[in-house]
Amino acid sequence: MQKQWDIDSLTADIVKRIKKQTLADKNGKLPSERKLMAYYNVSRYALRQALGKLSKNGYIYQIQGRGSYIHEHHDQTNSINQSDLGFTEDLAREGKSIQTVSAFQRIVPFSEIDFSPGNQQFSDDQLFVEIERFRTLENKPYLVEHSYYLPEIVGEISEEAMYGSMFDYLSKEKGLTVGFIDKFIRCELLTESYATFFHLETNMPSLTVRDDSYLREGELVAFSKVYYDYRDATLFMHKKLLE
Amino acid sequence: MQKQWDIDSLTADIVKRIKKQTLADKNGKLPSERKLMAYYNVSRYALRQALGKLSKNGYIYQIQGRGSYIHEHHDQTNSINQSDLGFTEDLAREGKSIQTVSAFQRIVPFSEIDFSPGNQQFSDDQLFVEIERFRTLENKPYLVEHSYYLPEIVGEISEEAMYGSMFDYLSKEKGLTVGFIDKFIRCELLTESYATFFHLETNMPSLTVRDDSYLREGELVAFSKVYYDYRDATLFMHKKLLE
DNA sequence: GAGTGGTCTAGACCACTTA
DNA sequence: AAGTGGTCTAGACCACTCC
Repeated sequence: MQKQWDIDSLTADIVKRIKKQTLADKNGKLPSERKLMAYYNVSRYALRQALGKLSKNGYIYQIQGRGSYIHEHHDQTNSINQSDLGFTEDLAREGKSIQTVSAFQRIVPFSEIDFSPGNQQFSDDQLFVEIERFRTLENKPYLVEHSYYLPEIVGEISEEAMYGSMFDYLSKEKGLTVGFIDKFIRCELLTESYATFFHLETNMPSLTVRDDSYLREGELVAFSKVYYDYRDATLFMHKKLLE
Repeated sequence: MQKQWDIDSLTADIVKRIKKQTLADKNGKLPSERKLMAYYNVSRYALRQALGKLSKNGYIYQIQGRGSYIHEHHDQTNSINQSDLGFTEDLAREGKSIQTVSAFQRIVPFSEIDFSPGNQQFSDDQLFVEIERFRTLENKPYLVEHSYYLPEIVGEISEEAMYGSMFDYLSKEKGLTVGFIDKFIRCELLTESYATFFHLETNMPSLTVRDDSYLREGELVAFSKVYYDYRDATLFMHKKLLE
C-alpha cells in the first residue's frame, strides 16, 4: 500500500525536500509537474495546489514552458513573515523566544477606546475586554500589544492565557476559530509609557499593525494594535504578480 | 451562442455584481456554488478559482456547509492595498492623482549604494542606474522612491519614463515583465533632504517599503526603497487563515 | 436528509519555451 | 516536435451546517 498524500502533507514534503536539497537540480530547477505527479502518485490538481502554495509564499516560481525553480529568498532573521503570521504574531519563531513580561486586563466601554475597527461601529456603552501586553524577543523589549475583545464572544479571559498565546487560547479553551484578519500597517509616534518600555524617548516612532480579527463565521471577535520597536521590526511579504 | 467565461472575466463579473448589489441577498449571502456554476455555465473548478481570488483579497468569505458571504471591509481612503499593489505603488487609485514632481538619475557602482537586495551580492564595481523620485498625492508630498536598476537588463531609462509609471515603462517599452517582488516593511528615521520634502524635521519617522523586483524568469531587475509620509500612509492587507 | 463548501481524480486542450 | 506550465471540464466523495 502506497502512501496517500493530501495537499497539506504534499506541500510539507516538497518544502522538506527543497530544504534538504534533494529535489531540485544544481540550477534550482524542480522536476516537471508530470514527473512529480508520477513520483507522488497524485493528480495534477493536487500537485498544482501544493506548488501554488509554495509559489504564493515565495519558495518557488514557475515559468510557463520552462519549469519550476526555487526562489532563494532573504535571511528572515528578525523579520515577520506575513504569510506565516498568526493572530497578532503569536508564533514562536525559529529559535527565538517571545515572552510576555507584563499584562493588564480591564473592562471598558466603547466610548473610552482610542482606536476602532475599520468597518464597524458600536454603541458607546458596548463593553470590551481590554488587554495590554508587553512582550520581549530574546529578553529585549520588542512589542506592545493593545487589544479589545468582544466579551459576548470570548467571555472571560484567564490570567494564564494573558501570558501565553491568545490565538491558541481562543481556539483550545473557547473553541473559537479565527477565519480572517484585516491588517493596517502604519508608522506612529510613541506615547511616554510605551516609549519607556522600549527605552526610547517620547515621540520616537513605532511600526504599528492594526488587526481586525474575524471568526470563521464572519463575526468580529477582536481588534488590536501592536507597536513594534522600529529598530528591530521588519515585516516581510512576497508578492506574486500576473495572476 | 452563450457567453464563454474565463476565470478573469468571471472574477470581474462577480465583483461587478457584488458592487452593484445584484448578486447577494439582504444578509450578504451569495448563491451557492452549484447555482453560480449553472448561471455562468462554468465548471466547479473555474468558479472556485474565481471565488478563491475574491476570498483571498477579502471581498468574500466562505463557510463550509453554510455558504459564501460578502465581507464589507474598511474604507480604503489613502490606504495602499497590497493585493492591488503594482511595482512601487504606481497605480493611480480611485480618483486620486499621484504625480512625480522631481526626479534624478545617475549611474553608480555598487560600492556607493546605501541599501542592498535581500539575497544577492554584487561586486563593488557593478554599475546600477539610480533613480530618485519625489511624488505627491493630490498635490501634497507623499513619497520618495529610491531605486536601483540593473543596466544590463533595463538599458537606458528615458526622462519621460521617470515622470510616469516605471512599471508600465518596463513592460511596454522594454518588454520586461516583473513576476514577483519581495517586500520588507520598516519604520525609519528621515534624513534632512527627505524630511524637507515632507515638511518634517530631520529624524522624524517614515514608513518604508523595500522592494526586490524580479523578472518572470527569476532574475533580479531592480531593488528600491519607498519612503512614505508617516502621517498619511497606511498599508492594507487581508489575511486568510486555515488554508 | 438535503444542501453547502472542501478536496481530489482523470483527462483534455492551450500557450509558451527549447531544441 | 517535444516538453513545460496554465486553464478548464466532468464527475466523485467528504465534512460540515441546517432543518
